[in-house]
Amino acid sequence: MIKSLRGMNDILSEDYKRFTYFINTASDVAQKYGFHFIQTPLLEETALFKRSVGASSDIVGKEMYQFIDKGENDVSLRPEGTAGVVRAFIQKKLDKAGGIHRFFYHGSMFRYERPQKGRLRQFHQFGVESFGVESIYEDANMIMMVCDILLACGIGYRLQLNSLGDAKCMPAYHDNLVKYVTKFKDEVCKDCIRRLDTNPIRVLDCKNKICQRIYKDAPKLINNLCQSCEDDFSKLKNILDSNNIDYEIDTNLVRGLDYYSKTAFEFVSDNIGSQSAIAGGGRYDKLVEFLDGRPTPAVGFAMGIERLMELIVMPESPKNGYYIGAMDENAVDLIVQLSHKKRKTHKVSIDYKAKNFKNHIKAAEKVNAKYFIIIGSNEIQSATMVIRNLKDNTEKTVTLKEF
RNA sequence: GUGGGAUUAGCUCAGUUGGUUAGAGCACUGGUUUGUGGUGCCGGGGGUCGCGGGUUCGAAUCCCGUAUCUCACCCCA
Repeated sequence: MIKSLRGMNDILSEDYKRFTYFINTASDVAQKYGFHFIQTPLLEETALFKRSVGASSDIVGKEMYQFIDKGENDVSLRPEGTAGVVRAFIQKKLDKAGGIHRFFYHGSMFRYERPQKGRLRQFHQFGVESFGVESIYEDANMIMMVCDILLACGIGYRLQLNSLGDAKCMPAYHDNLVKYVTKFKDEVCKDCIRRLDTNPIRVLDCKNKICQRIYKDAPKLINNLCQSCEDDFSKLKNILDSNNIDYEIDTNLVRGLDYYSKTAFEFVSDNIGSQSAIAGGGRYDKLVEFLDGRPTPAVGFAMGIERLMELIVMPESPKNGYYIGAMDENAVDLIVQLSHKKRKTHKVSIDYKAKNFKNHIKAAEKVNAKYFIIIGSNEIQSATMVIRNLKDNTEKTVTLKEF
């Protein structure tokens, strides 16, 4: 038997219902915030991801589905959504057009990782990107949007917040931290030594107990912000406070992608295992110019749909449509005709086999039909039928022609 | 990429120290007076015990390999 590739799942039945329910709910919220749908290709030049996500990140370093196509182009399946949207933004010259551009997207992402619960090789994200707004209010707007989406889906969460600083304060802090950790390089773990090269800030949330003791006294980024970052961060907290949004400051919160600066946030759930981040995002003011666009402030987030799936509280699906059953064989042709006519406007379930009343009722309950009709010799003779409303148990008689 | 645990019917799981024809619940399907309400009752189909080797008179059971899932690490949505 040929099976799907490792970490690549089929989505059907109940899962598909939840999946589309989430996309519809999130899209609806995004539109209320004034965002517009954008679709970008699944395949892009590898260079796009190397330059945006950052060559140092694991995603680009070892997790991309990368290959040379028949035209000798170095291409990769997208591992995340922001890079493609920024590329499209620049390619359509919206950076030069000026003004504010707000987009949302959803679709498949690909990372060649070891699968586990909440971590797949092909997975789906819903994301939002806002271009041209420097104001910290837009950062708050992003967070409020995630809250609204999660609320609409009945999902509980904790919000973690940090500031990563900008080009003014981040490099200096970066150096300080490296110097501090280097002093203890004989005591910290192997992973942390490696992180010093790749992403030093990551050492701060190392799970190793010895490392944690050392880092307790390490310099904190949040205490080393420049004035404008500091101002924005406290303003952001004020905005969230006044909108009744709870958050925790997590000075160890680091985004894995190189393009983030200033605001970083992550929504986590305690109910889905170790892959607990259900949404993450932040500001990336430098990315547009890194990708050869005109400098444009930007902020965005992405949500991992598979991680949200089991948390979504679905509304009860109401009884819907008709069930038409045949009591004897020679009524089958008639119910096929009736269903063909009615399906122009309604959902209709039928069975091609004649059954007794009880079995038809069972079948009607199973497909969650609202109306129930039985056709047998009586109906054919009288050219009328009884439509029973299974919800409120009322009946009415109509002629076959009227139906 | 590293280390642990798991894999038996469509699903959730039993299966004793290796020993007849591998079970249950749910689901599916048929019947239960072919005309008014689901829960009842009686049947039925469905398994190369993940896959491939090995040990043994005999393997779902023990050993090795492999695939997938899962947990932790790593990383991230």
